[in-house]
Amino acid sequence: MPSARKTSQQADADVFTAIAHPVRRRILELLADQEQNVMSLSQPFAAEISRSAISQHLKILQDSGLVEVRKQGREHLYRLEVENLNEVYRWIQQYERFWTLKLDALGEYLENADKHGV
Amino acid sequence: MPSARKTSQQADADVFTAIAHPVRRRILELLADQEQNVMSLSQPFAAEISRSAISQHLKILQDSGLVEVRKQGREHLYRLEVENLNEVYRWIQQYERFWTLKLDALGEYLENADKHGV
DNA sequence: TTGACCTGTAAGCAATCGCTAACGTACAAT
DNA sequence: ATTGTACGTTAGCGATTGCTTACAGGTCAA
Repeated sequence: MPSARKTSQQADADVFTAIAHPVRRRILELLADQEQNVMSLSQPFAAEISRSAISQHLKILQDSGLVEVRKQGREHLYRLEVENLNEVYRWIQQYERFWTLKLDALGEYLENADKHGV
Repeated sequence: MPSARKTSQQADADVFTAIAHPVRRRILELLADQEQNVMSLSQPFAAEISRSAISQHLKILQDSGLVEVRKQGREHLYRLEVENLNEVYRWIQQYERFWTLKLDALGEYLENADKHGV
């Protein structure tokens, strides 16, 4: 297997818990665009929470395996490691059939609405 | 629209928080099979947590809109209302491209491994 | 009615969370 | 060497979580 290497740190924290906090979700979104250091990541939240808090959130994300660090000089560059989101993805996919049912119902409704002119 | 009715209760609690707890996720899974009352839902956890705790978890799921109740005699029947999982689904789908990239890389790897006979 | 059943809820408690402030460390710049 | 920068970590705090125990309301059976 390609990435059988555990990249030195195993995901020992719950991913569902990691993404439960809106700030942590926002951090992941920021990292989706590009690798970033802590200062850069803290800036969007500067008005609300401190850099230290962001650092602590990053620790949680790191423990859950959703993020990895690379040290470059005095800055720590964080990048998204989305593989562990797979657990959430698979869990939620198990309810996909409910959506398709809903969508079928919606489709039927729209078709009828069209027929009867609404 | 078909379900413009807010079904009497709006989702005022965070869905991400609601699914963060493993017990609550398990409850949703149990409800995916069929509508169930509290006793029946509590039974799988009986060895670990009380019925009261389950009741409190159900309250949270209800507030997040993931579950709805129907009272039948002295029992309250809970059923899955999966529509609000859509928020999570859409959020996580925004990272789907990362998976496809990973899978492409895996496919390439396997192809090469095949060619070179591993 | 009385009693058993099904459930929600409140009180209370230990544990955890999320934050700030303060500190220490490592690197960079001068 | 000294100063400034980037970051992690700790202590401490109030708030929240997750649970149990206890109680109260509503329903069914006798």
